[in-house]
Amino acid sequence: MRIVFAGTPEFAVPALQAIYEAYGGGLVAVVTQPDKPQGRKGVLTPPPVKEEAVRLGVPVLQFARIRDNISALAALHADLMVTCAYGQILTQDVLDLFPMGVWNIHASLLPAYRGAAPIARAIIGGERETGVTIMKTELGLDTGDMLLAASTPIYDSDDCGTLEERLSRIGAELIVEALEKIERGGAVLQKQGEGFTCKKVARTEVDFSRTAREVSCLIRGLSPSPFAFARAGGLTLNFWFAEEVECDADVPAGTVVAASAKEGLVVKCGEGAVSITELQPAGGRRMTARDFCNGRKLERGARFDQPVL
RNA sequence: CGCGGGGUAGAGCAGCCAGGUAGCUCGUCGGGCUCAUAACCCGGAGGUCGCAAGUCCGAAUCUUGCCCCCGCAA
Repeated sequence: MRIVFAGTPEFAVPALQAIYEAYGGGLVAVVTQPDKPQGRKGVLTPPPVKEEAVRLGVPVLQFARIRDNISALAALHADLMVTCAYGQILTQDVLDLFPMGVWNIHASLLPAYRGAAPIARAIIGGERETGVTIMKTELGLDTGDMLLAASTPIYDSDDCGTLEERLSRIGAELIVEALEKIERGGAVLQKQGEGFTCKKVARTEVDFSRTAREVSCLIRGLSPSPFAFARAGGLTLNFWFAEEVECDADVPAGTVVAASAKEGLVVKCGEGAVSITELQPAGGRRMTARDFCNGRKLERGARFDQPVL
């Protein structure tokens, strides 16, 4: 079986490795997004999947638009393609190139959280469980028939980074299992029910008038990027992690009810409060609440600005 | 030339504008209090102030060059 793997970010790397391990030379090419300028310096940086493919010695193809490169793909004479956070919409022309189909690894329990940023969205949505689904790719966005799925709990100790890492490993195991079924010909597909599509996430200012859980989920869902942030005392803070805590203080939401090395940084919410355990001031490095409070940039009683909605 | 913040004990910061004894919170070490403690009290150690040159009687502080870190935006 000749396989093409299409993926781009870190999330897709374990799947690439797993397929390589299982099929070796059967993995005939890796398609990934072009190198892009990164950071302040604008340094041209290859996507993680490219780096791994190069390391494995698998040929890499980088198309500005995959739909404009049908002949290059056809020349691979592949039987099947696996996609995993590739980052480009496939056209029917592309799908038709693979007799054994195009299969997608999606980081949610479909039909929930179709589309972009399913991991972050699941956390922000307060879900207690999510997972990975292997589905047949069709033209609709993540609407294809499902082959396999596996779930995992979302813990209060999870942020988007930890959950993504766990899901990527689950996805890697699942795709190998799926490929075995497909190869054997015993693949039984299941139609998706009524679901919903989520949008990609953006840097978001925290509205502390929401409940402590909503605030905590927002912060964790947007960490380690693009972050939930808030402003107070002329500072802009990116929040890396927060947990819900009890709070009976009768103060307005957004008020700092504790800011000390021993108590941490606690902010009153519409209901309850959150303890910001890790954060990053603009211009500074990521630090613990303890370190931040030692610098005394915020005192108890300070107030976070209300986001302009 | 995209905009901006920063580099001062192990950590996080103040001091710089108006040059003149190195400060704060925490950690750490030692002692004390206590049934006990991450609590409290007392005491100590620990810093070429990013690097280099310049101005000056004197530079963390002013001038110039360089290195490094980071936020926003792309």
